Amino acid sequence: MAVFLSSFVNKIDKKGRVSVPASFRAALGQDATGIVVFRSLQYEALDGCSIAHLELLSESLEKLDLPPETFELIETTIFGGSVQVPFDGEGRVVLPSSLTEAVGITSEIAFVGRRKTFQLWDPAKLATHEETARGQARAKDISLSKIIAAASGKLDGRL
Amino acid sequence: MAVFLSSFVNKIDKKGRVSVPASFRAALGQDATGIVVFRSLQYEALDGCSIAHLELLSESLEKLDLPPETFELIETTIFGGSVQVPFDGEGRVVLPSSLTEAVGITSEIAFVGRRKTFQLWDPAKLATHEETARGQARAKDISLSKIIAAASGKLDGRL
DNA sequence: TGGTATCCCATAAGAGCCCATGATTTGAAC
DNA sequence: GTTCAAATCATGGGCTCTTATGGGATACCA
Repeated sequence: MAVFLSSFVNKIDKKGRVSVPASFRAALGQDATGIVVFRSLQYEALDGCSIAHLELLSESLEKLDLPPETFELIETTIFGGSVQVPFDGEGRVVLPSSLTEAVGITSEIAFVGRRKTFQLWDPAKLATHEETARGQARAKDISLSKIIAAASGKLDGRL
Repeated sequence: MAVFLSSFVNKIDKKGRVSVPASFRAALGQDATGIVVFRSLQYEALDGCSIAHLELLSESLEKLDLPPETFELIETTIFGGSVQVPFDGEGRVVLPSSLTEAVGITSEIAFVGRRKTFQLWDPAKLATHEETARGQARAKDISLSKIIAAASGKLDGRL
């Protein structure tokens, strides 16, 4: 199972190619021929993962007893909207401009590891998003020490 | 479980390397290949911990019934913003300049042990922060003798 | 036929690895 | 308590390899 950690910012070149960070390619494994990318449902970003992970997700979802409308929404947004993009020989991909334009990616891409998946952002939008999230966390009085306390069973597991 | 105590100030060299204090590396254990670093939510500093601790935290939080927005804020700020940095052969790390610049770290780093985690500060900002904290502790009438009393069950565990 | 995808190659920067040295700490001997 | 040697730690530098970046040629497709 691929685990994506840390964040990287890489350039998009004149041919529309961008290097997938070496540690992400390592996480994907030597057999990986590419990645899967689709619009994020929550953010102005793309979500990415390994091909195998999307297939596993698909199988898992079929076993759930989801309402048909919910299943149909997932089918349309994630599976219908996903694009499989192959690596070139140097570990680069060319992302469809329909996806990158939709989320404001122009000349650089921020790869944000989210363990099982990763996100792709325009770096400026990511910075704004992170500052907003930090402000919201502070407003909710979330701190690292409280997170650790909650994880340890203190605070009745609440935050 | 790593326990980080004391504070140290080390230099950043021309190649951007800084020695992780030997006692912190000892706390991390011989198997440790690096550390994890992310922006502090509360302070103009970075938070750091062992890779294992962050993974444990992640697993623990998934088991809690946190409100989805709270979970997502934590996911974005701490997990999404964390960077795994490896040790070199001499116990040094190279911190991403995106993190060090965000908190004003330039030529020296103060490592501040916080038992399960540690903080990374620009030394001048740390000095200011500590003075502020001392003033606040005095205003709350906190003293070492009262801390010891509270820890011993006196004062009904209150401070 | 033009545009683009694919494949191949080259290069610079920096990450990673290895080694050395001076400063500081620690412990033993007196 | 002092001195000295050994061990440890922080600091510095050099070399090699990997990675990200850039470009050209060819094949394919609309």
